[in-house]
Amino acid sequence: MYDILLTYISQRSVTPITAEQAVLIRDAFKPKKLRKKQYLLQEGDVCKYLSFMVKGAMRQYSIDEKGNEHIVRFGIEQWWMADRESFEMQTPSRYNIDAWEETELLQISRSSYLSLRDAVPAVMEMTQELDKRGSIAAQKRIQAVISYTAEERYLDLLKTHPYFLQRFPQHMIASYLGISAETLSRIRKQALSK
Amino acid sequence: MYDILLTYISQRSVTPITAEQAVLIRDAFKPKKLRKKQYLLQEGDVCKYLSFMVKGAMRQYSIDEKGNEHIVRFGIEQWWMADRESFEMQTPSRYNIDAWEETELLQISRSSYLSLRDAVPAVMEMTQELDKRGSIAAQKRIQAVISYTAEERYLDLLKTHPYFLQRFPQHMIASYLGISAETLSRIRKQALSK
DNA sequence: TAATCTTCTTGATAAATGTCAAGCCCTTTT
DNA sequence: AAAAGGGCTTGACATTTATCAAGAAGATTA
Repeated sequence: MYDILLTYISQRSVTPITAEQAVLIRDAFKPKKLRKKQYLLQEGDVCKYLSFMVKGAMRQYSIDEKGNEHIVRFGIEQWWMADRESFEMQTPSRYNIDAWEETELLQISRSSYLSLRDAVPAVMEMTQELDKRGSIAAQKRIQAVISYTAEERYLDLLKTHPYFLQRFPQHMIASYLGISAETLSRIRKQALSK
Repeated sequence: MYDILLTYISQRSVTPITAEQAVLIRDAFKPKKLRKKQYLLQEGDVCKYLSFMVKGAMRQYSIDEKGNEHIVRFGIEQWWMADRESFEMQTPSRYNIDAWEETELLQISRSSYLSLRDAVPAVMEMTQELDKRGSIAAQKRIQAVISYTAEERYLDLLKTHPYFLQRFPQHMIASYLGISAETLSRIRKQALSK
């Protein structure tokens, strides 16, 4: 299962990974399995690990005063899961992260991560690439939310991340889009007749 | 005016800047002034420069089919302006960036930026720090848009970036919040009476 | 100074979306 | 097999927000 991670890193960096570095990487990451509905992180906890998803499906969400869940992010195979802010600053998280499907992870602690980044240039490069992509993607999503109607946002998600729609229930997709489950149901019905 | 930039970089990095490196930085950035309403970037253009704001106020926005502006980001002194995606990938931008106040910038081209980053560790560190903060901030804003009402988002902006409200007209603030100018006007009226 | 433009506000109305409640279907649990 | 729960849909209704139109106050331009 480490092969997936190694491949992932080398595909996202310029500097090749040496055999010695590969060992360092293997040693730094520990495997972890999560059952359905099991938490990776709960609100109030400090996010101690950065987790690479080998298999499964997860979601990151907050809960408001009324008890409603608001999904901020989905994750599936080959995505990283963590509350970035909590992980970087070591502050309590305002989010929950849990497994929607049986999930297999490779986890690294913050301190190991910092040393690994210094020891392996490819890891550093990958990280930067991820941050860059992350902020670009977030920017796009912000633009979508302030500019588009619920229907347009749904159609866009259908185009850009169709696998989300197949793996997560509709009420979660609705939450991710920032609309109610009923509204999404009606939008889908309407979109069919077009 | 370069002092502001040098101070900015050293405050956001660990490695100190040597005298030689300071010269490299000065040489890499060229000053540029923009009048009110002047474009830094227009939709369809490739974003050629990364611009550090020494003075002034700018906005980044898209325009939809109906001709409505949607403000994605504001910038004032000591902020960086650029369409990250267009700058990184050298693809045509979907955004406009223009000056709302008289603005003074320090600009660096992509190629100079890449070499400077390699030559000056502090610049590299600053960049990473910015990306990290950028994606954390964007994440928060996404959460706000999907979880909060228009009024809550306004009050949050009032708390976190009060200077925006003083320097940009309300209809732009409304656009940034993803609501109409009329709605913002009504929200403000209501908030006063509380 | 007069004319024009921009910003902000307000009212009336329309459209979008949320909320609540009920029911159906399917899966899981007992 | 029965019971329970989750997911999805639908209807009725409430709330939020957008849209259109008009006007006042101030700034900018001719």
